[in-house]
Amino acid sequence: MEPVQKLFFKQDAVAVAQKLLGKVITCDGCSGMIVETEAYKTDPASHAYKITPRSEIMLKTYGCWYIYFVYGMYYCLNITTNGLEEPGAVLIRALEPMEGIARMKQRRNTDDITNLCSGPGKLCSALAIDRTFNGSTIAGQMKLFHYKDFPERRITISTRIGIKEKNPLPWRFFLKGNRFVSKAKP
DNA sequence: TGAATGATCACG
DNA sequence: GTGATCATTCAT
Repeated sequence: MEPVQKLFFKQDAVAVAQKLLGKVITCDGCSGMIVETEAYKTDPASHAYKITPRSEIMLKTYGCWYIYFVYGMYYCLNITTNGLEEPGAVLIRALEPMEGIARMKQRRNTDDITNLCSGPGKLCSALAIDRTFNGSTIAGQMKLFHYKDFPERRITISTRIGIKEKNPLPWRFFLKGNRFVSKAKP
């Protein structure tokens, strides 16, 4: 598998979100194919709507892992995009597990492989991703590779999950019919 | 439907 | 300092 180049992320977050489907993340001996993403730019629901110490990485970098702690118990994994052009990031919402499944099952305390990485908090737990990776590049310990390319007809576009926005943006992308995608609320 | 659980941020 | 909020998950 070919590593994804950092320059790939110097473009619009929405475009990156769609193109990330089918790429593979490797970390700590485990790997999985990205099957669900969401884009965040400078819209009101984005951390980059107002730049703070936490979100500054979205303004200053691209091609870097952005990991934050939510709800007192979970981590979310993002990759920064575009940098100074327009701050943005793509949230990785679900993976199709590939390697290291036994370890993921252990960390997630389940035998159901569709329950290992089918949510942003779940996949961080499965791959042992925490704040120590925040700010590192995609060429560091946690890496990103080209694997498959999916045509538009294999992709579903919907609004983002778990955030409240007045005018919901169609910035969520997932593989049509894939069983490892997170369960969307109705 | 609501509890768990703590970092982050706005306010002053 | 204090209080509200939170890009979630799980059990009830």
